Amino acid sequence: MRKTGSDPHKTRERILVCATAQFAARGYEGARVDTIARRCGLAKNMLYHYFGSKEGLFIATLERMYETLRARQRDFAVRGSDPAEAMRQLVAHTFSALLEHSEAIALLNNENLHKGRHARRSKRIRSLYDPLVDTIREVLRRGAAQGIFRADIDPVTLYLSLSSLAYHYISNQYTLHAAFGIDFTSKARRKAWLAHITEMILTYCQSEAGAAVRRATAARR
Amino acid sequence: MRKTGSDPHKTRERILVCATAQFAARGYEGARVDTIARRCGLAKNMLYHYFGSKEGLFIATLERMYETLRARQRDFAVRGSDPAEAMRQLVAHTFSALLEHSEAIALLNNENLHKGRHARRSKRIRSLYDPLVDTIREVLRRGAAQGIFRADIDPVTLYLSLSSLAYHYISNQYTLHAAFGIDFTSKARRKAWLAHITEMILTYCQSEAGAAVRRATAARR
DNA sequence: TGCGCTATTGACCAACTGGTCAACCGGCGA
DNA sequence: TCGCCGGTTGACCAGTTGGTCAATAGCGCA
Repeated sequence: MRKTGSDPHKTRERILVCATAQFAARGYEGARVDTIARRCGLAKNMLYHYFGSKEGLFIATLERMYETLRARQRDFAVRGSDPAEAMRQLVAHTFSALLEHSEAIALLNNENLHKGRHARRSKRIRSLYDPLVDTIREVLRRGAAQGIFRADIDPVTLYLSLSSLAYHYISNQYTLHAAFGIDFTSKARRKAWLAHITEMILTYCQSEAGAAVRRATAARR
Repeated sequence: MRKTGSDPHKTRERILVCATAQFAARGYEGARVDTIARRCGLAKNMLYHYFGSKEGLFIATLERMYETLRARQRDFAVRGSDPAEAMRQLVAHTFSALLEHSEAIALLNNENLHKGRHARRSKRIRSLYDPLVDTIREVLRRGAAQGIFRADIDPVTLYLSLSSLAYHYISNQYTLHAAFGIDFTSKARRKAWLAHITEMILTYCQSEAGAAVRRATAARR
């Protein structure tokens, strides 16, 4: 330590926390480097000292977010061996993780606006999802073995379905509020939505393979 | 017309088109007024003449987008009286509408980043969704009457499920690409996803009311 | 004919933005 | 003891940004 009470690691950390808040609240273009510096009580130069540029800081923020989510997922272990219960836990876990880390949603949306320019560079991202998909694959396998799940479900497709249903509810809550006049932040609403998407996912997993398609084809005639 | 070849209405229209492209590509904060002006070959003052401010232009852009989507929906009429087929058409129509108007997704995400600050003011938005929900309600009613759909489905909830599944695939394609290495723009992928979400929605509509829940509860014991 | 109204423009501005420079400060190894 | 080196800072800058002013140019009404 150079100056009394100074701690490089803590300083870096503080910058990252403030930057996450700013980038999530205002987007990459909307966030101001000066504002971030002021918020964490440091001279602007510190941000450049540690991260090189605004873009460098943004990328560091993104990677930190991915790590946070990954840590959150590591906490999750499917307890018991009942596949339906495991699937239910998985949906609940995904939903509450996104709910608790809404800043991640903001950052992800921002990345998609810029066509994933920054995310493409980072190799950590892929390793974030792999264990989750493995977990899903395993749960699906057990369910199929027990004869309660259909056997032809692709784990990535199921993950996409599940995260779509959880993510969109949170991500688009403001425009949906404007459209339907519904308060999506209320506890009752959230609980109801979680119950609904859980039922949807389970119903799909437990349906006969191709049953709906066959019925649909029959109905078309 | 004042100057030869000048047409106020066309000018306004041209500004709106360029502004939509810019705001969708770079977000509200990222879009530059000068750039929009240059793109449509006008002096910057014209934007202020017609829309007052950057924010005014953005709001006009948003409302135009809502109108475009509404017009797109008006085109959609459920043909025939088979509820399953109608539902299938509804899913396909929603998916392709979002696919064809990806600029709407960008604008909506931007609005949600800003907590719906602009959308809240506009009263046109609500009227956009109402007819669609009415259509869904009617399809669900017919399906229930024919005994092929469960009778306890809330039309708004179903719409949210359906749009989540369609929207997220498009909205998050870049970060998902970074995560899974999958090309979400390929025709085959899109077709497969549409088939998948159609099956999910139909399976849900055709499932016994509460069946999955009952099975789940039983499994928990 | 001439006047007002509106579409349209070039020039301009104050505030701000990301980024840089040179210097200071103080613990630590020689 | 002393000089090095990394954390830290205030002052500063050039380019950009949203926004404004005053002026021009024609059309249509009186």
